[in-house]
Amino acid sequence: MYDPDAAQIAPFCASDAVLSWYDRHRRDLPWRAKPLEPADPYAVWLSEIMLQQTTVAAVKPYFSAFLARWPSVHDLAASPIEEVMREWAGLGYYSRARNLHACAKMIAGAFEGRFPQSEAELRRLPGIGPYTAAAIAAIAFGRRAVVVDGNVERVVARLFAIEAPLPSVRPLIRAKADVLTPHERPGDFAQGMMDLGATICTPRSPACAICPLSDFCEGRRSGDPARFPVKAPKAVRPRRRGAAFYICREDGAVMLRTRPNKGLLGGMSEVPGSVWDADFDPAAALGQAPMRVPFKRLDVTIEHVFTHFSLTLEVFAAAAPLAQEAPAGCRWVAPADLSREALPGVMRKVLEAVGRGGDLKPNGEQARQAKPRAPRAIASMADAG
DNA sequence: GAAACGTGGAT
DNA sequence: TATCCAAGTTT
Repeated sequence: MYDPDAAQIAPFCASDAVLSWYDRHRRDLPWRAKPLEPADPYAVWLSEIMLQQTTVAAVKPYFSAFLARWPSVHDLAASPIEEVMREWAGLGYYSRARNLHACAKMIAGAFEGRFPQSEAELRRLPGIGPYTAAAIAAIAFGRRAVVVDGNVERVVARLFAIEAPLPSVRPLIRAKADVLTPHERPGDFAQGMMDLGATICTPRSPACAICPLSDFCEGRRSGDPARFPVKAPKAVRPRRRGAAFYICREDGAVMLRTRPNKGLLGGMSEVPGSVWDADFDPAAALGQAPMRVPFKRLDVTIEHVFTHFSLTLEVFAAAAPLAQEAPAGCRWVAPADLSREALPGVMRKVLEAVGRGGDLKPNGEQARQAKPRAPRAIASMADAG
């Protein structure tokens, strides 16, 4: 009787082991071409941008939504940037969305709808760095490219038991990955390495017993593969504080504004707020409110963690008459339009806390079940003035 | 090279 | 609650 596993020829080298493992255990992902089918460069590019520092689970619903709404790079290029930002809302790292749109316009325009195939050309496009250029060249176009992401770093660091710490050891890891990368099927090899890192050679407790590279692995031989890659100590995350001003008009409209395109949450919508800093004084917060109306300080605080600081937000609420005009830079948003705003996660928390969560579309179209929410903060307001 | 740049899930 | 982590890029 034919046994495909028994018939498997012992891999000649580590890259063969990765490829044969990939053929049997590849993950079935929405953006991934089926075996023997050609890759769609648009889907590869879109998924690679979304996957930058972002988990597969988080990307899936966004990828589906983008592909359904903009089936081709031409469709995406023709869309207003505001709609792209809105669809991206909740996924994080918003400069990716702006660069995505800028890149789509370049491809649809100067490149006549076709992505360049070489790493060097891809690298010149907005939002495409060394990793993404290599990934697209290899996965979408079958070019030999050295694809090094966090998964590959971990697999290689363990394979060679590299003692020097990240990030300074990156050039060495890349050199090792270069030697491993085959001239045949470089795209499958790259995806195999990433799948290996995501499912077998995981950060905490690697499953060496079922790893196709275990015979080659110095890290396993060392007895403690999980200690690789060694990392330099990271800086402590400071805390900043600030105020958010929830102003609701008689008809239910909410006052919002749009953040500057550059910097934190660039181009996204927000409830007006104070500056966020380490020595924020709630007692003096109203001096930074967008208009002089009687605010009440709510009995809630919003906690949110960004990459480089934690944020604690005090919420102040006020009602405004129907005739109240929005101050410069601000606008009234009707309840029915709230779900179409490009609201980042932290602002969704604010609106959730004041009882306007029901007006929002869930992030990424996920059917998120209503978490047991604290009783409406708006009902338990403490006098601020 | 260092710092800025989001978010949610796992531990 | 605190820390780590996830298919990195830009300045």
